Amino acid sequence: MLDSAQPVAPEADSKTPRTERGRRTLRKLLDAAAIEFGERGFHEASISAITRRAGTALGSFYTYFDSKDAIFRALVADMSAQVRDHAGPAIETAPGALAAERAVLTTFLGFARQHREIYRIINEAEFIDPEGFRKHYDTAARRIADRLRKGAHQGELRSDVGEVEAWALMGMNVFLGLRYGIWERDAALDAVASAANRLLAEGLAQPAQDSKLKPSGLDVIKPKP
Amino acid sequence: MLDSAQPVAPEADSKTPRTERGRRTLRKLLDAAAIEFGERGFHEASISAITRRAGTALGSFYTYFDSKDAIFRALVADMSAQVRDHAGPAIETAPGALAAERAVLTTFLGFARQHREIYRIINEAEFIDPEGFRKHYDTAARRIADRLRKGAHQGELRSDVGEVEAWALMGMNVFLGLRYGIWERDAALDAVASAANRLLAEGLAQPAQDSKLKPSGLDVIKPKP
DNA sequence: ATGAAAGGTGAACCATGTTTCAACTTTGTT
DNA sequence: AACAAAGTTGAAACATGGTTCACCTTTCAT
Repeated sequence: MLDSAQPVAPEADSKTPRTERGRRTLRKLLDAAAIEFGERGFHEASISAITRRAGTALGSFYTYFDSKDAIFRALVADMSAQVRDHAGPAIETAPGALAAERAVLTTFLGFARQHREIYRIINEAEFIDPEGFRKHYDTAARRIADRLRKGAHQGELRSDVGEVEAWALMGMNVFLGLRYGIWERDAALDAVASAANRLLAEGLAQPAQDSKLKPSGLDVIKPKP
Repeated sequence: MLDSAQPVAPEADSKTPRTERGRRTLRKLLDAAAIEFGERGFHEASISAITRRAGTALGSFYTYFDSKDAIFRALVADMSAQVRDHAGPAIETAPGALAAERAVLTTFLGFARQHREIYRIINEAEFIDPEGFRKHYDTAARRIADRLRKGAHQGELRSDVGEVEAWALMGMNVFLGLRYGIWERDAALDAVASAANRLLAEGLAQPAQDSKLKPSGLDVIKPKP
């Protein structure tokens, strides 16, 4: 279930609840929708199932949302904000740029395990709410790029980091989240985060080592005994 | 439009066409479906729109597919195979592991530009055809991991590359494809591939450089003049 | 040339689930 | 206490589009 935060985008309109009871019902609908959409996907999900989960009548739904699409859009904004906010604290306390990215990945993997819905909802937003989908990734990438540039400024990272690196890093995180957060829920997150962070720091190349002289022995081809 | 390859999974069953005419109609349906699903998404797409595009009657659809789901599944397998096959040649001719990954990314970006449908179809497969979705990414990751391990064996890459690195790399490619293949179709692919490949090779860290002695001048904080 | 199998056709059937609505209850303000 | 505004209710109207089916046309082996 979602942490019971304030519903996103509280600008006054005819659908915005005016009373406490109204706000509670709206939150119940949003939470129920997150579960329903997460479990069945947008089209398999039905509004009556959402209201059933929320414990309200079918008709009440239309007090708060104009349509099935509308609640889905609201949900995308809601979840997107939650991911963003979740990473915040970890970043603050990290001692450097690479450490910060490690912290982001670790908390994100944890978050994915708690909220399996997030992947399906963001993913499906491509079809139901293209604006929201694009915005979600655009802003996430921008935040990453800003962090990277800051790290460059402080001399920890290469000075030419930019948008490409930010998108690459984001893709990496998203796919590791899918693989080790959603699919294999009991993998050791720290090992994953370490490997990913090392890739980020050093890349994958075998460090130059006067290659012909000391073959280092361990995993490289060894002559038969 | 899809290159007119043989439809995937030709195992004989009551739906497999027996004549040339039948095979042509099947291919027309598959191609039309790729466009229709790519443009409108699974649920907005309608079978009658597919048959209209294909230039056949509604009823003919059911000569070849049991349901809307079935053609979608067939399409996922079809597209998945196309991406795989597309990368092949580039890999062969590449002079090393890192060069191979660069080639894969470059061809993939090009492929994404040609076949914008691919993202939407694979993405939506999560809902319509979870098996196919998972299989697509699992096998793609396995192929990457194999390539990386081969590179390690030959001494070009670190000897501890494994599944995590493969998934990270895959995520990177997928997201760069989304950003620079689908969204911004006129970005310079070579610049993107170079940046990504450098990240892969060296990582993002500022190379150690006796830091206190020579601040290298360029982008690092400079004292006011 | 001919018949049986394969393929083609589209109107109609049908299931599903969104949306509307008019009557009813609760809340909050004076 | 009393009224208006806000919220609740669920049955029924309604739209959509997947699937079926009985009949027609083409293909191809003999």
